[in-house]
Amino acid sequence: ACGKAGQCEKALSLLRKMHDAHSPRPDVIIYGAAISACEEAGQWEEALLLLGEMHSMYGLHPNVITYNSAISACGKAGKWEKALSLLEDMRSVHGLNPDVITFNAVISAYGRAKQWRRALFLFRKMHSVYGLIPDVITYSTAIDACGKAGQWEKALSLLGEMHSGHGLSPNIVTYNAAISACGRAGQWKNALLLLRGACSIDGLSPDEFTYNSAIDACGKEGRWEEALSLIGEMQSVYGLCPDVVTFNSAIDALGKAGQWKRA
RNA sequence: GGAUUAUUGUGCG
Repeated sequence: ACGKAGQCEKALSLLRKMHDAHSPRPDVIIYGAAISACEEAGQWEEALLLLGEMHSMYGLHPNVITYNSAISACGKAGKWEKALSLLEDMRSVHGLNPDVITFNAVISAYGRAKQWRRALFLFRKMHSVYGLIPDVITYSTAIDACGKAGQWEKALSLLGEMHSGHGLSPNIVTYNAAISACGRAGQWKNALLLLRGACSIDGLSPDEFTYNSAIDACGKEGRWEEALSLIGEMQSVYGLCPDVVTFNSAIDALGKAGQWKRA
């Protein structure tokens, strides 16, 4: 609870109180929760300390979930090398089998660090070497990793792969990542095609992220008329509320087009 | 029964 509320310090001080002799002994789940709390606060070093401490102080063995949390903590802090070495440790040191969530977390770590080649390599390897089937989160994460690195064509081909595969359909987050990938690369027309495709091909309802990403895609290219029209549409067709992000992108569009009065 | 993974803007750090 402390972690989700951004109160990493409170979580850690509760854990320290459990070191008292008359307190109940912390278990593997308590440590998992504490490591997650570090993750939200960017405290990857603390997360790694806890991973060691649970064994040295209490003889607790980290499990796959504990490792996944620690990997995610490192990934969110931009430490992809640490994330990768945890993936190796969990196998070689603890004999644990990484699961789909483990790989998703490492791919996400690569994405944040703009390591798209590594992200795609691991994406393939999790299937070919570990026999794990990528899920919709794996695809969304990999698409986002490509998008963050400017690789919009790679992102779109992953989305296409989902459609040609079997039993795995993109959800709105997958599309949002793809739209954002196009937007970052100046591909505003493709971003709009994806927005339409999400509805017409996959029957998905766009959310605020979808529209904000599409509006920003237009904004980056100065397409202010399209941007303003999308703001109207998100309200009238889907009942979505433009927020501060929406307006920032629209103002950006107007500014780039020299429309300072409208801005 | 309780802990883990994905998506949007600007600026600053």
